[in-house]
Amino acid sequence: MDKSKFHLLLVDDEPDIIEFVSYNLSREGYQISTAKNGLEAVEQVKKNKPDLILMDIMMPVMDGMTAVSKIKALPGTNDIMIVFLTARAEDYSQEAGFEAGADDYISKPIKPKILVHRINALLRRINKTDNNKTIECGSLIIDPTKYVIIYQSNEVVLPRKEFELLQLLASHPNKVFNRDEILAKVWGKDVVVGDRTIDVHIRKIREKINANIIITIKGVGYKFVE
Amino acid sequence: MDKSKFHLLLVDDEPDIIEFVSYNLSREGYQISTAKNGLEAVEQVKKNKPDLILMDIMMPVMDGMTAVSKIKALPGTNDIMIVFLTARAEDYSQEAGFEAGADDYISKPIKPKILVHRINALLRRINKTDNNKTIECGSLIIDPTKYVIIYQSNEVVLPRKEFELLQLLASHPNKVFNRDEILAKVWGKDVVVGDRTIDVHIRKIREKINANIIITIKGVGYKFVE
DNA sequence: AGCATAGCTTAACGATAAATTAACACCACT
DNA sequence: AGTGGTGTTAATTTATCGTTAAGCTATGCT
Repeated sequence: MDKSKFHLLLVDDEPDIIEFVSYNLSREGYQISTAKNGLEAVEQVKKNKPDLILMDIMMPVMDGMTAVSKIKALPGTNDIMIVFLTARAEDYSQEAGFEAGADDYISKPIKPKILVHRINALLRRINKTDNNKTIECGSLIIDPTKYVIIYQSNEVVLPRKEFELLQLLASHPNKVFNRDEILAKVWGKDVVVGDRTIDVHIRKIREKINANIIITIKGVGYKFVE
Repeated sequence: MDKSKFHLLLVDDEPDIIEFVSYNLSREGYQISTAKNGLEAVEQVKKNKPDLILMDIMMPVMDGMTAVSKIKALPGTNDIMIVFLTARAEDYSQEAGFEAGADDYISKPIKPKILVHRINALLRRINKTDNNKTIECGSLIIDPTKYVIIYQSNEVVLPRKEFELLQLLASHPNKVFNRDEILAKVWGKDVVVGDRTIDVHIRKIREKINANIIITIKGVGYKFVE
């Protein structure tokens, strides 16, 4: 695993912690950027999407929980892993953290070995697919930076879920994606929505792009054809 | 998928959890048995091997991790799937769970939908044989990921059963498959359909691929020739 | 030749998956 | 609070697929 490919965002208001964690993780080869409160973190994510965020909970200006929900509300942030840092004495329950979408939870005082071990373990699970590059396929262009698609040179704006669904299908033209795959990739493995939800989104895409760009294979799934 | 042929063992010391999980899974059609600690679980497995075990971690008498290692030490238990249940507040390390041979990990409080979805997904993995490889045979190409057949460089779309049937026959060219084999592999062991059904599907394939790619051996079965 | 057997063909029916529609819930932004 | 966009669900309709039944055809056997 090439650790230098991974970009971590570290958010804490105490400079000591920042330095300590930063030192230990950059020594592993990870790319680190930092923010000193939730608001800064959100801004950073908007500019540059990290693979994993280490987020303190108690912070001035904007706390970690709030920041995470704001970040998760941004498009294309489904696959960012969240690790909360917290002092043992703090009142926040771990529960609330997991509800907010945490993938792990590290208690202060932080032990370097445990830190590194956990982060490594989490990142090992990511299979990094670059959903930030524009897909160009026939007369369709998908531009993730602007969240806009261009079909036969007219621009169509799609809402988040529709965009990500189309992006997934178009990432492998002609490949059939079954419903489970789609749910896992677009909605995330813990989010369970009804099966019909997918249909509805497919329908909306078809409606907006007036062409049978997505074909359905009954009993199997959907696939994108150019 | 016939869920009634899957046997799940549910292990937890809290009767409420047992009842809740049991209700939700048996409603799906699964066969459920229960145990209220690790020791009981091991005894149950010795008597009757389940397909999947839902195991709480914190339990009196014998905890989940220990129980799982004891179970895995028994002969013929390698293919039992293990799902750990854990309270979020527990200072768990998911890692330890996965090392102990866990296939998945569900945190309490358990949401019915997530529970059912995960279990379904895991069990679907069990009877998934390797029918994902592209078969190329003479002028015929079967591509399961794209779900298309290409015969003499023109594409043919087949519905699911026809596709699977052709895939089976083409997986071993020149081998004669008798009707029982075909029924077992394409329809499943305990699905009973009439004999004529196979004929009809064979006919439809022949119709769509205009060539005598499948030849019938009267009184024996069918075989694929290139 | 006549009959039996196994498979072929066709059409019709029922089951099942997906399409569609409408309603609702939820945010973000006024 | 009100509004519009987004995402989800539930209910209904539609279309396709799978299955069955019935009659037909070819082949083999006495």
